[in-house]
Amino acid sequence: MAIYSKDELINMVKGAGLRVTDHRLLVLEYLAKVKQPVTVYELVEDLRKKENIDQATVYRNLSSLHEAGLLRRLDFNHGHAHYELETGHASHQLVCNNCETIEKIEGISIDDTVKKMLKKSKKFKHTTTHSMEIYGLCKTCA
Amino acid sequence: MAIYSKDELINMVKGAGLRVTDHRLLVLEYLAKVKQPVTVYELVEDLRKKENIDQATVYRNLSSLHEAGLLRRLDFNHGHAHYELETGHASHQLVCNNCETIEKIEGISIDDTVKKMLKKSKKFKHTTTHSMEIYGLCKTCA
DNA sequence: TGTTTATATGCAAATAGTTCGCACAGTATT
DNA sequence: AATACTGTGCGAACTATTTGCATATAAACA
Repeated sequence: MAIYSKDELINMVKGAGLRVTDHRLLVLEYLAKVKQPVTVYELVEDLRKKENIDQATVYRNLSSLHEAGLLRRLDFNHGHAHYELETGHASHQLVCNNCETIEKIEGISIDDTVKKMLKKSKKFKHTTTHSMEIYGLCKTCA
Repeated sequence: MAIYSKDELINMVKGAGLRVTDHRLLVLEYLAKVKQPVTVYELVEDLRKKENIDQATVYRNLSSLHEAGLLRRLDFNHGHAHYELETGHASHQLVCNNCETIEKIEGISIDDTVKKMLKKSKKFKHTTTHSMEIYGLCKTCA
């Protein structure tokens, strides 16, 4: 079900030079299962149903994993960050300007567009990974 | 220099059903001049050099103008919002994952990509305007 | 033009998301 | 098993943003 097995996740953490702790794995496993960008709030609430884990710990793990390149951090102008597993593929989503609806769209490549942008850029030479957020109004709000 | 004249801005405010106030125009004029996404902090600091305007007023005007569709609100994962004038054209920028560098890239169209995304979407039928943020590391941080 | 009504503003206080300091616990290294 | 360094919980701090309330101003109307 999840994109990665527990062993794979452990190796990813080790490979990133981070310690393997229960809490860190909980966060990673959760994100490997949901496959969607989730808010820190959702993450904390859900993890707390089963395990005893502090908010600060979740935040710190999200930061360390993000810095290590294992997570992607997304912001949809909703006032709180979203995180998802860094898969190597770009992440593209439609975001509602009115409510908090987001929809992740798979199977779209904008590599050519990114190349064009880099060609025009003065401050950037390459991009690591990329994500694209397209804003509009969802069917309910339209 | 600015994209719109003062009169044009006034008409835009009226057309949006909002009252024309000095403070509201100050905010709009500022954004019409800079042509780049700016933080609320920069806006407040700069406006205060010449006029007496409260932070809360700036926030409230940014909100009302954004709701009216005259402004675009952008977030680059830096913990504070950026605003720019809504031009009708899409806004695309490269964003550094490490520092606060952003670079607006002009002359790129992703209309076809957006169409493709909408075709795959279940929750969205159309998008109003769109913006794209591509994350990477700027030359300095790379 | 003067009056009325709804919206804007300033100020201070509240809120929300996130970060930090510190003491303690757990992981990895030798 | 001993050591050193990193992670964790708790509470407090911080930063961006929002809100309540009294006053001021803009637009609508007489």
